[in-house]
Amino acid sequence: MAPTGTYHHGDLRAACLSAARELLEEDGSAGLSLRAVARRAGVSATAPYRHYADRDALVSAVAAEGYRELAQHLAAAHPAPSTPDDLASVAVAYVRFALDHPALFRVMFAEPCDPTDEERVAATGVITAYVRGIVRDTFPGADETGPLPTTVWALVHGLAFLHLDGKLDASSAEVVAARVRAAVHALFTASPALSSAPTARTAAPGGSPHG
Amino acid sequence: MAPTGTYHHGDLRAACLSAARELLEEDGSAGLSLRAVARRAGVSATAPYRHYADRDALVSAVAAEGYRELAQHLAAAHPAPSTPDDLASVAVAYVRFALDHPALFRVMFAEPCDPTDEERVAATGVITAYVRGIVRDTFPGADETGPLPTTVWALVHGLAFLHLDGKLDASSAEVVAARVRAAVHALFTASPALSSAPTARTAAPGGSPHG
DNA sequence: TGTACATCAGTGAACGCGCGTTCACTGATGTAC
DNA sequence: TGTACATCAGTGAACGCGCGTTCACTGATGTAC
Repeated sequence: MAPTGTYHHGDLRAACLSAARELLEEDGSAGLSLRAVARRAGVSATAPYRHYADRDALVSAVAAEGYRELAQHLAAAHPAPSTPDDLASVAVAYVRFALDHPALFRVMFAEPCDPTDEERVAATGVITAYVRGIVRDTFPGADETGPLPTTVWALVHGLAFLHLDGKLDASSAEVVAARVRAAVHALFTASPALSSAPTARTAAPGGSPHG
Repeated sequence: MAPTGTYHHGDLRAACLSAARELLEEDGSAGLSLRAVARRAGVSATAPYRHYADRDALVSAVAAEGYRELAQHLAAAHPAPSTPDDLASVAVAYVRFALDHPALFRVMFAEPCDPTDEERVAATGVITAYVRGIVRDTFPGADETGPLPTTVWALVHGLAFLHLDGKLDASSAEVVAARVRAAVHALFTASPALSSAPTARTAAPGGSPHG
């Protein structure tokens, strides 16, 4: 996590990883080149090849790290979610992670990854299982194999990307959080007969898209 | 739409656009360079500059075209949706569009675009208004400014991207459609007390993620 | 403790590549009389 | 109808760039005796 000192003759593998993370936050996905990583790590252009087979391997390692951090971030939002409110908190954490690490989030989700990269596949699986677990705990009676886990994940994931890509206004963290909470609650209260949502009517709607 | 004949001394602007579209479908976003477009259009590398100020202008034009086509595609799925089933059909069309034009879809949504590009901003606005309109017609009594339109859009958008990025199995169009329908219906039937969703229990759940 | 040697992380020059963009140009199209 | 000219779409050479990757290398670290 820290871009700390042990460069040069320390742990170049980790140094590359944090250099990559920095470049990602600064220049977006476009800036993530092996040469730039090497430069940032203060090392010759070819040194990273000692630790990563090629550019893809580095990118996969970054993505895997991102998945691990996302999982931690979600867990930190609520250790054992069991109500719609808890679930909404986790959803807010998910969207916030995306907005706080936009380029990383894109790397994690852009493109089906090489399915032979075990580390990355495993990291994705953790997220899937985690979401399923939350939904199970939040709906003790629900069919765990039913559409609900997918629905919840898709909703939250969609909110993340719409904010990330400027289709929903993300300039205020509070407004974003309120919108996410409202959407999650809407998931449990929507009905054709209803003329307004009974709970958590805190959020503003759409908001300044600019495609 | 057609990569048809009038190249060379015809309408190079349009020729560039369809060349770009072809490259996108073949090589993904990575293949979308001005030089490649020129090559594909059978024209010198600098000819496109007669019609596009720079690479970004071309990309924006492609994205705007994509938005227009998406809007048409949705309208074709159902002219005047007014029930959850209708809405589900439109949702399926949305996800299908993404899966049929993956690179185009990514170009449309990747990155907040230059807000000064009027064509693109307008095209995005059309989608937003369209979604809001559908939700209004589907829930005549609902608060049109409430969280529901955003919730629906985010759910569908999330489903599109999770399939696109290989987090949900997209190898069968039927399974995808069933999953999307189930998710949309879940939106209207989910409840903590429920032990199974009463309608449209057609779909399989998650499905082989590979991050 | 001291020497001989193997290991292996990092070097630096070099490769070929495609890119965006500039510039002065050419040659066809179309208008004015 | 025919000539003179302006317009402007497309040319092609050239620029400088950063990229991924290869290769033979050097020089420090660590082990065996």
